[in-house]
Amino acid sequence: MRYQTERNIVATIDDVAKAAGVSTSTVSYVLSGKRPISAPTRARVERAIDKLGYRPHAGARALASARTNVIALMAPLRVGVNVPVIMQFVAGVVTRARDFDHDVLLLTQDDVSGLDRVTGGSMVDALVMMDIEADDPRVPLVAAAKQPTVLIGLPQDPEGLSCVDLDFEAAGRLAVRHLARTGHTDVALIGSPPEVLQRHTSYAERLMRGLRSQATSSGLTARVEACDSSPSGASAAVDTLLATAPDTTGIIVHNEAALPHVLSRLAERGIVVGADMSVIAVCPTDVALSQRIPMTSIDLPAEDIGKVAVDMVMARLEGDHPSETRLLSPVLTERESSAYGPAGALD
Amino acid sequence: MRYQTERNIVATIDDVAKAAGVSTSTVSYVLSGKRPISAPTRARVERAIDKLGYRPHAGARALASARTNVIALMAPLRVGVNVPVIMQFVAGVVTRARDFDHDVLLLTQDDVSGLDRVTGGSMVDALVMMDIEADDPRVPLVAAAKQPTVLIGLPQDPEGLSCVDLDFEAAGRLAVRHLARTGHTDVALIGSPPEVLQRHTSYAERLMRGLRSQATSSGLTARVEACDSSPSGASAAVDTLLATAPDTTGIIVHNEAALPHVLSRLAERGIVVGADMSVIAVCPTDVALSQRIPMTSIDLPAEDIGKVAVDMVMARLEGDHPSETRLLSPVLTERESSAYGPAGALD
DNA sequence: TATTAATGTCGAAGCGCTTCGACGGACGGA
DNA sequence: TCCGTCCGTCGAAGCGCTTCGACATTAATA
Repeated sequence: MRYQTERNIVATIDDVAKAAGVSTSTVSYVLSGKRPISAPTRARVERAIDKLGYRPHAGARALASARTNVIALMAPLRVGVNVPVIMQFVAGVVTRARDFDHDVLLLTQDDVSGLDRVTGGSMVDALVMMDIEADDPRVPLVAAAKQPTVLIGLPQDPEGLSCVDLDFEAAGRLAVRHLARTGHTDVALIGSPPEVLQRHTSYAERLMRGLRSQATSSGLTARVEACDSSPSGASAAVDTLLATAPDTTGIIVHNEAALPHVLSRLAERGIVVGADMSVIAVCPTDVALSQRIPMTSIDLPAEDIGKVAVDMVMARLEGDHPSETRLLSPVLTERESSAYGPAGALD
Repeated sequence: MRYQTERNIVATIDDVAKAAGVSTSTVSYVLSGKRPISAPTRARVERAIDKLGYRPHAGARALASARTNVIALMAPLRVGVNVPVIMQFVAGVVTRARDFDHDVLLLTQDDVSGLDRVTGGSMVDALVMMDIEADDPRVPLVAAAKQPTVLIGLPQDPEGLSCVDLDFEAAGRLAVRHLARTGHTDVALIGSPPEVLQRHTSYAERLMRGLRSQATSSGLTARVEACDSSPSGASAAVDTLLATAPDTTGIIVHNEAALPHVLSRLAERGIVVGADMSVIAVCPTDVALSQRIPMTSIDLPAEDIGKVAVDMVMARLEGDHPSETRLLSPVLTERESSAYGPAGALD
């Protein structure tokens, strides 16, 4: 038996007002702080609130204030390549949203009609959308909505929406530059699965662009190999690479799921990563650390990106901040999977 | 430029009523179907609705009807052991919720106050909670709430709440029985990380219980090894096991993250899985299939469990179904990681 | 001391929807 | 032909909250 005056009869703001001997609006102002309330009144109200266990009714509040304190997050939930990465995005978004006193409504990627539903029905104040493709059909939809939206990823045409992502082009350059400086002359990218490339997922293309431009300006040879995320796909990619470009001494892997299999295959072929071959991973730090050896990596700060996305969307919600695109600078951390190449130190 | 009568001025039900030349309530009844409406009237209303692009306001609806059409899902978002599994639960819940015309509000495991918020604030109609521990502090909280809740997992005392989970005890028995039948006499469990065991996560304990009881009745020796999910943790578990019980020919692995590392370590030690050693994994099928060889496994039907959870919670929402506990029967699928043991076929 | 400006509180008008009771008309049975 | 039904529709009363304007007080200014 618990102390509860009446099961399922919940206190309303009027009950609180009555109990505190003030008007309804006063209670509301105590709660919102939008008008000054004297200390004694406030105290009485607050006492009444927790004596009654009062909780404002979210729907009523939304109706009256046109604010729901909920944001929508559209995430790809299909099992696939980058599940841990997705989880980190989600975690970042949810925890940061709480800092702004918002909750998160979860939409799945393929539920396109969900956008209309939550938007038109005023279920949410704002949206965050992950995994944006170059020519994403959802972009025009949310661009037409009244709620501000931020995209995680970079579409061809953002249509005035805010975007945030890792600067993959810079990451590509950074990885190649690092390999060049440490004496490598023949490098390769083992990248996303062919499907991802075909979808023109922009991050994959941006990484390749950066890699190629830096290879050119550093005078390196750079090869690119698509890579299915399965063990056999990874083996195949490694084998093809080593067959067509046997002089390769530096590999950049941008495929979390394939990474362990790539390393296994290299090991099977007697190639010692960190000595014969330098491998740089582009992935979250915890993934880099849970490989057979700690990987030199460019961090994909998924959780941070999620948080920044929320910051941006909240900024738009408050003031009249313009939309913007933020690309986070890549950071490379040396660990045990990379070493000097045939040309030795260059600095 | 788009066709939109007025940016941000959205149509209300009254606008629709006016446009269709009927009363507000008629429109409402067209939408809800709670009273009969003649075909011509219905048609006029529907035409008005999509001419105006009308969407009912979720908050207003919630206020008037005491139904939000949202359920809360509390999931562990910390990066950890079983990320892919969690994602599958989540996906199951979200997709099934949509079948019932509900959306999902995502709460993180550690945000205990979130329970109170969404519950007391009437933000949701029901709750689903994952990753329930034996003595979970959240259970009494949601048990006191007015919304129905289903737990994924089994607490010591469900306090009248519904539960759903894989029948891990049966899974433990099934795995051992299979090994016994295929001629193994010395088997072992490589299980959850020590932290998980210390939290008394019930699934780990239930699996062990089933395993031990079946080992006893089948006359096998069964050893249990906790296992950290890191590569080194997995290696250590394998090494310890092989040192203390060198006759082991059958291993049950119940730790998705450690699984690949366990297999690697066995390979490193020159032990051929599927020949020298039979390994049965307890994990989702797709995890079983993405190892170096296709694993014989007992499926952890995460997505199904999520769906069943939603089915159960919806049932309670509709009628006055009593609370229940559903344990899904384990299914073992033979693949390439298991073979006959020293005693040969027994059937 | 008279006048203005804060300061603190109240009352009432919605926000957009659901739902209950009422009501007019068509219909079948007596 | 009259009455009881059922069908389809309407009007109005909320659901619980926010917010605007008004109204006392009290404090600051001339």
